[in-house]
Amino acid sequence: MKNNPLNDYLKNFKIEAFQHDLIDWFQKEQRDLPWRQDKDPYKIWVSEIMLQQTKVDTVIPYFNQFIEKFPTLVDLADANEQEVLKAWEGLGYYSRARNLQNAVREVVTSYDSKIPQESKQLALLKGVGPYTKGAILSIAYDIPEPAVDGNVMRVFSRLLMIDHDISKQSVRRLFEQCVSETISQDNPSAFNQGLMELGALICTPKKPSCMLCPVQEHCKAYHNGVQEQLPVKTKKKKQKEIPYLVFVIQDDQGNILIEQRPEEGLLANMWQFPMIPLFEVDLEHSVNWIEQKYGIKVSVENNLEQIKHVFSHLIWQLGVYKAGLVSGNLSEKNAVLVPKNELANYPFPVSHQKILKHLI
DNA sequence: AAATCGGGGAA
DNA sequence: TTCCCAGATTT
Repeated sequence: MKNNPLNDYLKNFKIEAFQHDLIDWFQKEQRDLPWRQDKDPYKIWVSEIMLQQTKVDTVIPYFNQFIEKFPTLVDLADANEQEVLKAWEGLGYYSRARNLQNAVREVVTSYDSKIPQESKQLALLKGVGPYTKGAILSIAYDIPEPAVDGNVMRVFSRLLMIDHDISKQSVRRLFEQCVSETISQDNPSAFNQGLMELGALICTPKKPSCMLCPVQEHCKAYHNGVQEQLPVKTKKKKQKEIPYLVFVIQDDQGNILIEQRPEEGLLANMWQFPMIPLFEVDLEHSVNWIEQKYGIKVSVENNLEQIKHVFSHLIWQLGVYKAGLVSGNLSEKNAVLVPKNELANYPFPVSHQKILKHLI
């Protein structure tokens, strides 16, 4: 305990006054958000998954529609995966949706449809990591557990002037200790949410509004004028570009060929128009490749558009071509010919929604 | 420890 | 352009 660096950081930090100032501010200034209407642990859970790496404003319409479609945990457990992915369409990180449904089904079968209050049991659920576990325990069940996200690390890095690199996984545990030592036992929900709300509204990454900050007097970085230099975070390297050929293949009745992606990896189980990396096949040989893979003969007609789609770790350059189905029977089991007006029933990633939109 | 896994909005 | 968002999982 003597060599614990946390004691140095927390020296002179007025814990009780800080708790009061933070919670008081949160209760006055908190935003009116859909998942704050009640304390249904299921809704808290859904919101926390959706909010991972995603802005509040982006999540709101998805959350409302999702809860309308799957009002209870059992409704979500009983749904089919395609339906869930369709509700998640456009939100990104689609494994979140599949993991959530997997976890919800686990709760139904193993925990009598009640979300566990035990930290160990919660952590076993798919998609529930250290942050989400703490968020559910504190917000839904009023249990004083840390819920450390990017906001909390930014806020505490400034409050206590901690200059560890927050992009490193191991550093999160230091901030969990900060929260564990300072969290309000009376109102852990307001404390944790207050930290995040403060990070979102006041203690922002750039140009923090220190003059409006309810805990300004507790902030070591502000007193030293270094709030803009914190937190320390290494920047990520730039994405690799991959060029693809994409084919919109239409038969003489207007049906269009789409396929489901593999159940693992990027955009797992989402649907797309057939595509191939340009370094595997060039445009001249693409007809052969299509016949090999799908068992159909096509004639490539014209270039429809060029799409640049940016992911967090790579960039797709899509050369989209229109093609006509000449003959043959579809042999690829993950592919299907769909009437144009039924395409909207399938979940597409945004990159292929752009193509879909261009079609209509 | 580093890479993978989406997409959008702010500056 | 660059950053980064109520992160988790895999390698």
